[in-house]
Amino acid sequence: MRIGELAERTGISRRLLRYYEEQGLITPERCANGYRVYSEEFVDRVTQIRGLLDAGLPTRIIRQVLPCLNRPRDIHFTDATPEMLALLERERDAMSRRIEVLARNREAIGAYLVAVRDR
Amino acid sequence: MRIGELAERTGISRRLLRYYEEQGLITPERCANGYRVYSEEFVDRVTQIRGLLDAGLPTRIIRQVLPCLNRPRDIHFTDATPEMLALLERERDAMSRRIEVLARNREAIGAYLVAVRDR
DNA sequence: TGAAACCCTCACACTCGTGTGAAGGTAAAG
DNA sequence: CTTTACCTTCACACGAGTGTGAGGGTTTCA
Repeated sequence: MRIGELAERTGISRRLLRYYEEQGLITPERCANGYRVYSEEFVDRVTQIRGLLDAGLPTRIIRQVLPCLNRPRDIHFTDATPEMLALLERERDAMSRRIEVLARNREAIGAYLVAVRDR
Repeated sequence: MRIGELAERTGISRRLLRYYEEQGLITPERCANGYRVYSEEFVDRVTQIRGLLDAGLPTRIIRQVLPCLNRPRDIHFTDATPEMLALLERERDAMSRRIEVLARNREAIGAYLVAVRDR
């Protein structure tokens, strides 16, 4: 599949797909004319990258973390250095905090909306 | 309280506090010599701004939304135009989606950590 | 009085994730 | 053959956040 199809299937712009490649998060094949060629698994992979980005992880961290979190469920332990594990733990905790803040603010907005509706 | 104390109490740098002011998110008093003066409520206010920013709302939206979400719990209905309400609803839903993604990715990382620990 | 620790504005500059468009090559269909 | 829809790289620009520094005022305390 070429970049346009992947973009359509993941909802990620071509631009961003190229950016993720530039950042070393994905490395598609190239065919003779230079076009990028993506295999099926890139759909999942790209979706996961988006998820992690939305989670607030910078590409720098994602680059380190992705090899561990590889899809499908065959977890790779190869590169799980203690530093990496500590990093992952910190990120997981940061995500928990982010979720809490997010939920709290969503409740605040939700409560406001309810209050206005019942006014 | 002056900017240094607020920075210390909220964990937000002076630089950013000035930036939020520049963006119209907070408007501290000034005393005669030009120093910014913050009342107690700014601690909450600034924390909430950070929360909303972390939640992915741009300052542009926060600026519109903050007057409605004012602390403490005395909700202001004054500026609740239908457009604003629709905006808030959309943002709330976007936050829900973001929370889901975040939670899913946290689980993925958590599962990985558990798997590595139990190896 | 002087030094330390605040504060002010202004401004340059960098990162990061994105959008957008230019200039050009390629492929498929009329 | 030409049009259309892809693809390529390159580059400028934005918003949000952030660091840093210059140049200058104020407060506090020894």
